[in-house]
Amino acid sequence: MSMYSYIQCDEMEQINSLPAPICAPDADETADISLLQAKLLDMKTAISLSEIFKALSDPTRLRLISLLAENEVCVHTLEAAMGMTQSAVSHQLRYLRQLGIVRYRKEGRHVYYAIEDEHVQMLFEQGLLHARHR
Amino acid sequence: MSMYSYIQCDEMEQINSLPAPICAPDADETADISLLQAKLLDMKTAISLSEIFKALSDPTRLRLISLLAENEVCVHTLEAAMGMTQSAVSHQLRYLRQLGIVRYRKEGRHVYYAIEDEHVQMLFEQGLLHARHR
DNA sequence: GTAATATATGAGCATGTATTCATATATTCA
DNA sequence: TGAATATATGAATACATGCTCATATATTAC
Repeated sequence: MSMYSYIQCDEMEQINSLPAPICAPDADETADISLLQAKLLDMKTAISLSEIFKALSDPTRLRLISLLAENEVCVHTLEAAMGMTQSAVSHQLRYLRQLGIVRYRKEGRHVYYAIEDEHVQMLFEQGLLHARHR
Repeated sequence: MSMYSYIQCDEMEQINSLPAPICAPDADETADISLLQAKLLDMKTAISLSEIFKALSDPTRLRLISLLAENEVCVHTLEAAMGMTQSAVSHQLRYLRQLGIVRYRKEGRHVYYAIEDEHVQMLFEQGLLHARHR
């Protein structure tokens, strides 16, 4: 039961500032639609946000990110730890690189990768907490 | 420059509990790989986590979620607010429904949708803060 | 009952994506 | 210089995905 369940319907509206939209053909749907459109994410932001989540929507990339937390790791060690081909790992690292999620540092023949975007790492960690309690 | 940059390398290892992995063929790579594999997300968790983020990786679904925050909305009003076809909206609602991200309530001819998974909504909001500061 | 409205869903299609394979580049070592 | 090692990348392929179109179901109104 909601913490507001004892409150009258019109008081409820004040608290939430939006009434529960109704879509019966006789009701004033136009007003509801206007209120909703004020909340609606614009396309540009929606696409930009979707790209962040898309980066986190693949198991291989999530596993890479789990390895790159706190440490620089070179490509070869990533391959070995994940048991994947060099090419597959390298392609995914490029993906993460192009989004600015990881940085890399060349040292001789080796290239060391690490997390660059701390905010993406926070999303990863928060999502992980969630996934483990399902 | 790192806040720990004045610390010796072996002290550094104690602080981070993991040395920076090295992958020169002459070094003991096996030890590094074992340490990394302890951090590596297992496949099952990685897939489960990727499914949560995949739900948030599409602009249409993100826009639907932005509308369903705080309010129940019926399908027809969602269509009108988003300017999309009934079918497209309904397909995406099914997707979100099957993942338990939204709930629905039938009332006569109408079906009202709302966010079910508060944790996913938190990921959405945290991601949005990030997207707006890029 | 029939018509109208609200929603759901299967099939098809166009596009996107993750991997593999082959190959390119760059660095070190002998 | 040539061989070996480390990484990157283009092309191809198999699979996933988001939309449209047609149609099904369910409820209400007449």
